[in-house]
Parts: sequence; structure tokens; C-alpha cells
Amino acid sequence: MRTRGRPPDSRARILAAAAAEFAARGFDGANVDRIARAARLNKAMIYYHFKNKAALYGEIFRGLIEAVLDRARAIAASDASPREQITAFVHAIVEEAEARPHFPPMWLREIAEGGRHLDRATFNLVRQVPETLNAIMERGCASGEFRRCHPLLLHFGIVGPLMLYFVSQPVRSRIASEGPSTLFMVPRDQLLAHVEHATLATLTTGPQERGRRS
Amino acid sequence: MRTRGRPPDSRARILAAAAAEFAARGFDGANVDRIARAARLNKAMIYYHFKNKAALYGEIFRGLIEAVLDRARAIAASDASPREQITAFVHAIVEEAEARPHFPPMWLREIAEGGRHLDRATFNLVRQVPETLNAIMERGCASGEFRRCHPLLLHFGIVGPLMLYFVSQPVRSRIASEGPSTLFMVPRDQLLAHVEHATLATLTTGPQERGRRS
DNA sequence: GTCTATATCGGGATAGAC
DNA sequence: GTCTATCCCGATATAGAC
Repeated sequence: MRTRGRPPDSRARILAAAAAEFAARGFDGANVDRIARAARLNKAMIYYHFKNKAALYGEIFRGLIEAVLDRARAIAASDASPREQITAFVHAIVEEAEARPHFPPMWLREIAEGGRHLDRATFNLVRQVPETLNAIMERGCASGEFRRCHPLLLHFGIVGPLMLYFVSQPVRSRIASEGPSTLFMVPRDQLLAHVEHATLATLTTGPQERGRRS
Repeated sequence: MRTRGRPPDSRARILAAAAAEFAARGFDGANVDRIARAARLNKAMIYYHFKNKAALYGEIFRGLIEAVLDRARAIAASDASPREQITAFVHAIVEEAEARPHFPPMWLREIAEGGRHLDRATFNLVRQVPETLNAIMERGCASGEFRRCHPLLLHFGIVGPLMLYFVSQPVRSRIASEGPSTLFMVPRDQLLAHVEHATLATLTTGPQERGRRS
């Protein structure tokens, strides 16, 4: 059964293995041989499906950022209130990170690399995420619910802690295995609650530095 | 003058060049030849001063984290109020990042790498930074100024946006050079004001999720 | 589509003169 | 302390059989 025309999944296996490898080691640290072994294939198969290592990386990164951007746009286009949209945005990032564990490490590293491995098209997708978040904030400001803040800082204030949380998983379990410090264990729900609260508190508390008050 | 016993600064030049290289390319992407050239030295000189690439990296990282930890501890030991100590902590991170531009990229990458390049001693220094911040928060909670939140999330909420800001510099100027979007230009003082405000707002606004009120 | 070689080369590390 | 020359391995990429 399901034999005729069954598409070989070698390409998908390569993508999955490569995503894990790039996430764990970065572009330069990633090893094509290891990817092949993890995909239970030979290295030559990788070059059958992809032009080179960079093309493989590019395809994975593009898929990742498209998924995130789709979520963000859907939220911005919804009829939820600005507050709810902010909350939904935080949840969406967390859900995407859980669905694609390579997302946080790859995104973080790529920013640190100056976007060196991204073509113009992908680069534009990356910048559209904070722009979408900005549109949400703008609506909240127009309705008087939010105070205005710098959109990129708003974005970094959400994404920064979230990415660090996911990316620090190996470090944190290494710490946990060495001693009984409870400081480095963070329940997932507490993460969500914290970032939600921090973001909304930032957006609804009057700024000291400019002297407006609600 | 100052000839006798003048120490050759080749070692210092190597450290400076290597810091820039590791920051820009990461451990695996860093090239010892490029480091030597940037230090106006031959590659062999690097191996005269350092056992290998990893040892060179380790020394730079250790220096960086020691500087940050020193600042954090000095603040925690000061007699300033918890609020002031939080503000001082934010400022200290920013000042350290400006004094040592390799700090944000190297720190961020190292977390993403799972601390793979760190020996036990350095690893312990890294974890003591959030622990020090926790001590500050504890005092604020004891005096009733702060609501308690997860110390690691507090730390990520400060350091995440700050590191992203510095690390995204190349990406942001690339965006700025391509079009007139003002969204990606962030004045340094606005960064400081934002993170300060966001952190204090988080620490002084009652949590929705647990229903405690001050 | 999948494999086994193998070409090729960049880059970490060392030898040894000065 | 500083250099030139070189070793040599690992890693990307390709050729070509099946």
C-alpha cells in the first residue's frame, strides 16, 4: 500500500537534519557529513538536492522566517484588540519556537552575523516582522491604550528574552545537572506570563523620561 | 625614553584583533590568519603566545565576563536603593558593551552554542551574573518595592534587548542604507530609557497571573 | 535517486632559522 | 620574540557507477 509514486522523503530528511545541525553549530560549524549521517543518507545526496551548503541553509532560514511572518501578519490582520494582539504575538513566537526548535538559535546567530547568509528577499522578510509589530502598536496608540515607544525596542523586548530562553536550554540544563540551584529552571508558562506582563506594563505605564501620565 | 624593558605589545594586539574576529565570525568562522594580519603579525606569533585557537578565545571570553561580573557585584554591594541598583545594572551592561564591542556578539553566540567553548571556571562566572541580579531583586522584594518575578527572566528581559540592540548594528545599518525607513534607527539614550522603564515597570506593576496586589 | 570514491583546498598548527 | 616555510587533516564539493 501507498507504494505507487511514493515520493522519496530524502529531501525532507536532509532539511530536518540540517536544521538541527545549523541550530546547534551555526553555519560555519555545521558539518555536511554529520547532516548526511543524521539524515541516514550519503553526503552526495545533499548536493543532489541542494546547490551547496549555503543554499541549504538559505532554504531552511527562509522557511522559518516565512512561518513567523505569516503568524505575525495573521494576528495584525485579526479583529482582536491591540492588547490581545500583543499577547497573541508573544504566544505565536513561543509556539513557533516550540514547533521549530531551530528557529531561535538560527535567528539569533544570523542577527549576530549581520545577516551575512541572507539574500535580499529573505532579509526583507526578516525586517517585516518588527514592522508588523509596529502596526499593532500604532493601532494601540491611536486608540489611547498604549503609550508610544520605539517599535524596534518593543520588538527586542519581546523577542530578546524569548530567544534567550529557548537558546539557553542547553546551558541551563548543564547548570541544573551540576548542582541543585533552582534559579535556572524556568517553567514555560511562567515565561509566557512574564514576557506578556513585561510588554504590556511597558506599553501601558507612563514613561518617566518624558513626563506624560495616564 | 621608555626603551629599557619595554614590553612588546604583540600579545595585546593579538587579543584585540582576535576579539574583533571572534565577535564578527564566531569561533568556527574565525580565521587565525586574519587575526594575525589584523594584528600586523605572523600567524606563528599567535601560537607563541597562546596554546591554540580555543585558548585564545577562552582568555578573551573570560576577560569579558569578569569585567561584567565585577561591575554587577560592585553595584549589588553599593548602598544605592534597589531601584537605583537596577538602573545602574542596565547602565553598566550598556557601558561594558560600548567599551568592549565584542562583548554582545561573543556572549550571545556562546549562549547559543550551549557554552561549548567555556571551561568550568568561566562557565561559573557566567552564571553568577544573573545570580547577582537576583540578589538585587531580592532586596527590593524584601523592602516591598518590587514584586517578585523569576530572576532569570528578569535577567533575560534586560540583557536580551540590550544584546540584540548592539548585535543588530550591522543589520540595521544595512537596512538604513537601502531605504529611508526610520524604524531601524535607535538612539542610544532611547535604548537606555526604554530598558530601564520596561524593567522597572515589570518589577513594580502587579502581576495579573497570580493575583497578588500590593 | 542513491551510492562509493576522490579531487581540492582552506586553515589550524608546528619546525626551525634568526 | 619574530619570522618563513611547511605539514597535514578535515571539510566542501564532484565524478561517475549502479
